[in-house]
Amino acid sequence: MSLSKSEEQLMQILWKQEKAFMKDLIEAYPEPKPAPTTVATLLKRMQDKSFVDYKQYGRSREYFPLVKKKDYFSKQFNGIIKNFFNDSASQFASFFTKETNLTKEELEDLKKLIDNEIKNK
Amino acid sequence: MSLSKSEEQLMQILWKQEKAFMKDLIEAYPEPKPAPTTVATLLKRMQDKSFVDYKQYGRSREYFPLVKKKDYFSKQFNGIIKNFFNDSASQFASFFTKETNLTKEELEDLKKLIDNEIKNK
DNA sequence: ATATTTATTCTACATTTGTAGAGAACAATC
DNA sequence: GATTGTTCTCTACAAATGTAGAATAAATAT
Repeated sequence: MSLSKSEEQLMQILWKQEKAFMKDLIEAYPEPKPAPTTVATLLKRMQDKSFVDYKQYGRSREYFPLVKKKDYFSKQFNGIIKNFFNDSASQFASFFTKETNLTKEELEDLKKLIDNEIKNK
Repeated sequence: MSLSKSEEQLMQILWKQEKAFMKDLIEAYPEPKPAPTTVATLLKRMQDKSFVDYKQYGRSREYFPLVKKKDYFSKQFNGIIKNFFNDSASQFASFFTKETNLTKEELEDLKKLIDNEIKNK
């Protein structure tokens, strides 16, 4: 089960805050902010999908993510790779280096990173 | 406007075939194949969204994509980068080299690619 | 020509998503 | 302690999505 667009947006906020009360969440939204009930509904659905949980603090709840951003991203990303690059990460990599506008410096950095990875193999 | 899950699946088939008649599309679906009406509905919606068009050949239609796979992918990809890596491609790149399981050879190849890119700057 | 298959349009309906009001239960404040 | 603001649950409803039957029209096979 995965998140819908607006659930994902909320999730991004929650990941950034790590944990947050309703009002923190609403505050973090860009204008025009959604109604609190809207956010509540989203949170409820996200609970049902096991993406968030909360700790009851007296009257209100502190929400927190159950899924790590990185893990969520990995899953998304792998799905995309599968569809668009025939499940070949290296095929993607080649696309990426060509199509993304990295500066010379960034490319150099990347090369170093890769070198490092190679050493670790 | 973007494609829904099942529209995207159909789009993938269409990209692969470049152009196709209804029956080719259905054939390309994995089991269990959808009803022709289902595919027709999807195609209709995708037309409305300007992702496909068709050429009338006698009685039936040859459908073809209006959007290049690469372009579509780029857009998707940039969206993801924006959300997950703070709009930084190089931040993504670093994640990618670490988290993806590329073999030593693939990494070497990638390095060469990058070298090439660097030269072109 | 008739029967069969195929493609298209129309209509339909359940599910999911986006969004929020009404009302209840508290919490904070004057 | 009455008023105001906050949060939650419940309910609702429109739009988007997933899926396909009925009816129709035309294409093909016998």
